[in-house]
Amino acid sequence: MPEGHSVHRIARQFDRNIVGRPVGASSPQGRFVEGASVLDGRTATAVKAVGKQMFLEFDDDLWLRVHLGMYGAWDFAGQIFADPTIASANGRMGQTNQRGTTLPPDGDHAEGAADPVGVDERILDAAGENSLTSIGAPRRTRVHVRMSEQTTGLADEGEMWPPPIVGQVRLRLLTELTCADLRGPTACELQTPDEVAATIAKLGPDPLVDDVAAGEERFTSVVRRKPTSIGLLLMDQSVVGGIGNVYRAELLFRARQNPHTPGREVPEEIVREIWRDWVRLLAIGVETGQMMTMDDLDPAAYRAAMASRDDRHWVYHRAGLPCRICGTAIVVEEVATRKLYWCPSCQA
DNA sequence: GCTTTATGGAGAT
DNA sequence: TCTCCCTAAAGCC
Repeated sequence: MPEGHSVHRIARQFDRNIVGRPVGASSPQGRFVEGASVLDGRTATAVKAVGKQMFLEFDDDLWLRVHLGMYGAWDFAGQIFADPTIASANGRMGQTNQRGTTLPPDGDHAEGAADPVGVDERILDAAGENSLTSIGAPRRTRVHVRMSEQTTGLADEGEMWPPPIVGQVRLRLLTELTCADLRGPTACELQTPDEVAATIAKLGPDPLVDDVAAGEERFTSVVRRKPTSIGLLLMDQSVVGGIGNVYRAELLFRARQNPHTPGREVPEEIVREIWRDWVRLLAIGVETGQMMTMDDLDPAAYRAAMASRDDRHWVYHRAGLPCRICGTAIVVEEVATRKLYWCPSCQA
């Protein structure tokens, strides 16, 4: 379930590995056969991420719009040219676990020490150990999909090309060196430039797309006008792009705001502070590939929190656990079919 | 083995 | 506010 940071990271992967190359397109699952046949053989010319959506441009003003929804994911395999501006080379982007194997070049096997936290986007080697490629300069990393049962014995470590289809692959994009498999998207469709523009026009500001100061004004003026609760507004993609359920909960805790306060009753300075905090958290998320929301915690407490894979936030997914600040039990409630976590004391 | 859950959103009512 | 769609991993017998 990717929030905005993942989508920007995925776009970077496309930029480095797919854009500028002719691609073979197919829909092994069969649900995007027509679209894939239109794309097949064309060259990807540009990629753009806005909020939680990604747009991949092909020859002749043809665009592919992908929204991963709650459990969509891209799997990369083959020769992956890592983004030098982001930490760790990834295979699987989008969901929590990684189904790939990374063979770092020249035996340069950087260990998890490169990343103090344990990871959202984790690379598991064949033995099940965690390994991360190092942060830094562009490099080629070979990634391949773990052999499924049906292919075991047919191929050894990474010899199979193209990689075997595993699971429900809506769309496979294949260049000479790289394979990108799309599973479970909530949206995967072709668009004209006008349609792309219309889709983007409906989205609220994204700090990585729009001017940050202008975004702050837009966000603030909308929030300050609405009777809708701030908790709902932060999840509304027409108000601000890219925030999902995790960042929503964490941003509100960090601002010590009650999620139920109507937007127009949240003090303007607090609204601005929430936007600026989103700008900061998004940048960290894109850089690290993790939803790091406790960057302001002291180092010892931070390390302790990060040691647990499933308990590394202030309030998200911590129902019943003591608030890290005041000890009050974190509550969870169902709001608009999504779970809302907050501290009734700190965010009174 | 079966059930539950998930970082989302569209469309009907 | 409800229902539905998308898929795989985690949780629970």
